[in-house]
Amino acid sequence: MQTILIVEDDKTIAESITFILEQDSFICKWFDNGQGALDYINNHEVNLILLDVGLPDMSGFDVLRKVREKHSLPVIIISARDDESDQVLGLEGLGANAYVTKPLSPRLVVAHVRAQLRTGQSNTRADASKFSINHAMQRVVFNETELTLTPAEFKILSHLIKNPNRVHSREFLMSIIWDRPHGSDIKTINTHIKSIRKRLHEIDENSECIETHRGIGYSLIE
Amino acid sequence: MQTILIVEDDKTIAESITFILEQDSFICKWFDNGQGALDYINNHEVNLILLDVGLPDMSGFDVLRKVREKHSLPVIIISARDDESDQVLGLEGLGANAYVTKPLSPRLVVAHVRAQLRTGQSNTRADASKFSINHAMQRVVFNETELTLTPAEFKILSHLIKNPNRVHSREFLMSIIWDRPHGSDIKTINTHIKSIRKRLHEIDENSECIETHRGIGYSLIE
DNA sequence: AGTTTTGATGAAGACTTTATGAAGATTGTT
DNA sequence: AACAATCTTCATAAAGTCTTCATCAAAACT
Repeated sequence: MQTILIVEDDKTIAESITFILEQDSFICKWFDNGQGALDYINNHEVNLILLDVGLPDMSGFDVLRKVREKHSLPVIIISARDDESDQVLGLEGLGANAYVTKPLSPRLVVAHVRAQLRTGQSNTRADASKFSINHAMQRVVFNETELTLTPAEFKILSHLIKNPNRVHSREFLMSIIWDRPHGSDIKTINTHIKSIRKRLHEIDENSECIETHRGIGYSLIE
Repeated sequence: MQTILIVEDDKTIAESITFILEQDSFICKWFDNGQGALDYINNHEVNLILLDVGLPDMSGFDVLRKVREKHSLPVIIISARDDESDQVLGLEGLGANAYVTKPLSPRLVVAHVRAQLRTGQSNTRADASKFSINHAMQRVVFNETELTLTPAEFKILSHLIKNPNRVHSREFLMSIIWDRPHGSDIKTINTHIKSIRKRLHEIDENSECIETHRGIGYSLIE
């Protein structure tokens, strides 16, 4: 199930895009300003961003730059026709994956979204790594060696493997362990990560696959 | 000498995998459709299958199910990125041993193959191990000794033997004993497993064939 | 540099799941 | 109906896992 963030101050446009994307069984979150969207991105799993350049509180330029500081997910820029010049080019230089211009055709937007998510464009998402997942035995293969993990460790690590090179908040990782809200201390994740790292080290002493992102969460580096 | 079946309709992918696996002195057979592969499997010794889910004539889902009716060899699923959701989960439930996603890294594929063939028991027809099943007599032969089992024990153990090296949930094992839903406590399985272990111990004191996977279920190790 | 915040680490103990032995319920047979 | 075999339940013990806590180390902030 993929989550798409719509950052767009025109409610009508946001709603029509949402309507169509939800028919494609994407989950949509709408923000009419940049800051709210940034806060959300840092604490939740997001697979793609639809970003309007003309926002009330900050420019799409700023939003994209901040997103790119920590994430590598696909971003599709929505621009008014008269923005089409330098600014949009600049956004592409910053790492936008595509752009569409107003007035929008919702169908076109959906086509772009599908194209981005299908090509595995989640930038670096090729699973070509030293990891693979053995669901049948609830184990992870790392450097050709099978690791036996506890249920919580397996859930966390397999999620990191399926979504490498991006940061996952502790809150989100908690929600992976527990289906329903569970009043546990968020620092529990630190301990789980510690034990996962320990197991990985037993196989490869020098591997530092799981990176800490201070104040944010953890990511697995391929 | 181990034989690997590559069931993949993209010739380029099949060739590059073959090229690398042959350097590792595996024998590779390539089929670009499901039916041809199934025919081959039923008449030849095959040690592992690399199975693409998107085949021209039938889904990987169907191929895997048919394979599992008679064989328990390792199967590695190759899926396009956007297959990653329900279908792949379904395949895992059916007994896939691992999966990799496109675009493929040939080296990763080889790592998977090695991991499967090392940890697991190479080959095999379902019964090629210390175990064999005598359905007609409702008996299991273990280390050349016949075991007398109760009906429930026989159903559970013969299922484990046919599907070794993977974890089976208590819920699933319950469904094997009872065709229709039966309101019994799930912990009943613990007791059945206990008595199966006891019988196995009477034959070989040191055998620990049935592993417990905490929070998940049980598996039989060959 | 000193302070504050955040993460790492090791260990204790709370908690959950499983093993075990035995008793009770169910089923089928004579 | 009585019996035997089997299946299920139960209570308790044992094992494994998760969370918390105290302390130390590292990074960020003044």
